[in-house]
Amino acid sequence: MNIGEVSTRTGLPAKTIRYYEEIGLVRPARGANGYRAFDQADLYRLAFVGRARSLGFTIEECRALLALYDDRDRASGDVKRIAQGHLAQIDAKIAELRAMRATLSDLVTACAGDDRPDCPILKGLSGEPNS
Amino acid sequence: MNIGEVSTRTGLPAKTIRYYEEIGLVRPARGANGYRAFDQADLYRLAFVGRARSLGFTIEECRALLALYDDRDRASGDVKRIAQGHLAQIDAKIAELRAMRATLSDLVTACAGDDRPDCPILKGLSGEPNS
DNA sequence: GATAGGACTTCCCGTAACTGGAGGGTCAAG
DNA sequence: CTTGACCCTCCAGTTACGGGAAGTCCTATC
Repeated sequence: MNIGEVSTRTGLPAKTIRYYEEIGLVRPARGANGYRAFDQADLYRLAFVGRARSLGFTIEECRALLALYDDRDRASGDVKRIAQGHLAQIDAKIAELRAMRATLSDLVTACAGDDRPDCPILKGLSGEPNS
Repeated sequence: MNIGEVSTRTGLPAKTIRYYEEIGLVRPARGANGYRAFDQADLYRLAFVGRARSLGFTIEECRALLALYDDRDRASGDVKRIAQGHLAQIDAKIAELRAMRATLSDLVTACAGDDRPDCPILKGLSGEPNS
């Protein structure tokens, strides 16, 4: 399979697939013409990485997950630990965004948003005590 | 004021302040010794940027907000538009994270996390249809 | 067989917003 | 005069790719 077909089948851009090879996530064979020759296992690995990435796992986490995926005898606890760690990070990120959202939303609500120059948003950002 | 004092007063690392100068967010004067000499206005600008960044505004959004901050006659509507746009992006990001969280949480819940090798998380990522 | 077009290759630069570190000048105290 | 804290500039690295150039290869058509 050439890279183009792998790209359409996995939904990953060819550029990304080449990058994943460069950093060692896949090791496709090479044809006599220098083209990458992907087999079924490569396809699975790439799809696996694609799904993990879409769940927000970093590349290094994907690498760890792939290693566990390759190891038929790993304990599921190892996998669960990684996933739970990532879940905690997602929760932390959501909490952070919600806090930002709350503050910003207050400022936006307080701002008339008309032609007058007075603006509570800028005042809030400038550190002026709000009345 | 030297950069160290500005750093403690704004809470921004000195490195970050130099970076903000490099990209033109502040233009502190220079002393005869080559040291940056910040005045009160520089301090306010940096604190302003610090707060805007902590609300998740990008540097370019901060630049736009600063320009509006400098323009005593701008309409508050201009500011509000930027803030609302950013608010929408925060909401989108939160929604994305929640979707990721939901999927990942299902996988984590399904995984026993013990010493056995069977792992629904890896199965889910590999694209296997879940039973 | 010539040619046109896709598809493939490598290589290098750019992104956002910094952070770390090297190597070196400056200032105040003792 | 030396020590240590502070300041300076410049370079490299971070994450996870994307854009684009320059060149090779494959396939179809004339």
